[in-house]
Amino acid sequence: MTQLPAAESPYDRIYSLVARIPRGRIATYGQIARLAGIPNGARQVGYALAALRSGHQLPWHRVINASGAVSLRDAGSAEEQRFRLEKEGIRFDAAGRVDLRAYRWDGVDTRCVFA
DNA sequence: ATCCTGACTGTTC
DNA sequence: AGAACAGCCAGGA
Repeated sequence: MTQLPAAESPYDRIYSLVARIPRGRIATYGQIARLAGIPNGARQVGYALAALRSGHQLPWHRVINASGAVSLRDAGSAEEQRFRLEKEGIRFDAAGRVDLRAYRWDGVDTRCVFA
């Protein structure tokens, strides 16, 4: 095999990164994509998360869009995401957005234990 | 292979 | 600050 056989698929890298987001912190789709080596793959991150099956242990709720708001289409899921974040101490403003400056994950402190 | 859709984003108005 | 646009990449039909 001449080409480097991707030890991990882009999706796996995305999932690994999401799993590393510390509790009480958040990351944007574009941020995860960039860390995963996909410069303009923000949508792919969303796509990857949308492909998640029930029963996984990924803190998917810690991923939001660049505006600091929840991007889920489904109202119910969006509500759940917000609820989970608030439970971790994330504050939402009247417009339903969070302060990215305050909660954005550095991408460096890769210590994270689920739940 | 082509077209459409989508948990996105940066730029411009 | 909010809305419109175009660019992006992957799947499924």
